Amino acid sequence: MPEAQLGTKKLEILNHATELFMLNGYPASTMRDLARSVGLEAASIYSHFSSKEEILQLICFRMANAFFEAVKPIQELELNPEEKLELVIQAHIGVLTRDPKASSVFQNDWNHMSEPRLSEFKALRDEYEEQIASIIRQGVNKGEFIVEDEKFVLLTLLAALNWTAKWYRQDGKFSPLQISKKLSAIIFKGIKNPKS
Amino acid sequence: MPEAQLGTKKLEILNHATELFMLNGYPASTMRDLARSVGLEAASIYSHFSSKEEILQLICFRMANAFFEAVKPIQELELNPEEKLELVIQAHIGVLTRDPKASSVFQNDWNHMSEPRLSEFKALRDEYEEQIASIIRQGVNKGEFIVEDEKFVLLTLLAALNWTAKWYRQDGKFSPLQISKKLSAIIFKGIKNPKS
DNA sequence: CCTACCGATCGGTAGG
DNA sequence: CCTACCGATCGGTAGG
Repeated sequence: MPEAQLGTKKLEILNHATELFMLNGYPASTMRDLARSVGLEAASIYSHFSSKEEILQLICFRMANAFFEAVKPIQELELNPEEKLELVIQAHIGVLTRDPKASSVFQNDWNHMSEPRLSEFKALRDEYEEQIASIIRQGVNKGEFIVEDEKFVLLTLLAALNWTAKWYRQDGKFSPLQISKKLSAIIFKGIKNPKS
Repeated sequence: MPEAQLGTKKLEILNHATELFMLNGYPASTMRDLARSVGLEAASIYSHFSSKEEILQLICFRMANAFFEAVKPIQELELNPEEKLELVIQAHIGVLTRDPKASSVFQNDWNHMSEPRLSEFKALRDEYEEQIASIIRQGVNKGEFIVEDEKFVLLTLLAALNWTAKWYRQDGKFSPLQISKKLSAIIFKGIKNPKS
């Protein structure tokens, strides 16, 4: 994904597309809607993007990359699993709240990509989830976490994290860090070994 | 919602539509796709339903009613908030897993309904969430739960419950009751007053 | 429940 | 970046 910096016009279209896709979903959003919201004719979009799907791909892979980039440095730190997991939660919520509209599209519309991008995307997503799973596993092995079923905890954790995109507002009463702290508190109550 | 029993053919079409909407989303699903999957011509669907949206409305409101019906009797029982909340979780997961495809459509595509059904639906959803919120509130007032922020707990609870529709499989290794028990365990660790 | 068909709109292209 | 336009397909209807 050697993503060069996008031109300002291209980025402007991308932002309008993100808003549109978030509101109506990708299939129900038309190139004419998008053009109108940007202030162009529909045909003019095609001098910046080769297809409607390319716009969706950009949104989805940019988000996927952002999640990876945010979590990667944490994995390399010398921390115990609990500290790592807390930082990962912060990183995840950080990325998600920095662009909640793109996060929403990323979560809801990725399945409208066609092959081979669809499989690439799913592989990325699985790899990301595996990174979080491995932290949980480490915590269990070290005795820091007590988890009956790792897969189940992973799913519930991701649910709580990702649902945030549906209700987070930039002008809401919680900052991303506050949300992360609250989620961490709930999650650690659920998995921490009280004797550790 | 005085829903008469649906004819078998109508129900058959509804089931195919549910599957289709779940796989591709409502806007990307066409009446021709639906007709083909049922074994009819597109025009013939209209002798059972007056529009594409009517099908979506039926799926969404049937699910909304199912959730209400499942939770209503629990509210009237003489139980403490913890017991009530556990039963509500079971009821919610029960409805959701009984028809995970319809649940998926219900969760992802309700926003494609047009007014006035859209507002009716949102009102129902808000009322349902308020019922769960009130149980949490009762628990807090009675000292059974310790909750820093009720709204936040409600959102996280709903996230964990509803995410289930995304991964639940009828032939999976967890029964609906097992899932409910696991979720309850996690949630109660997060909110229960240890001294209560 | 089908055949035949409609007006509208879709994503996208040609050519400048 | 626009005008002009395309083939395809959409939700839905008439009439039987």
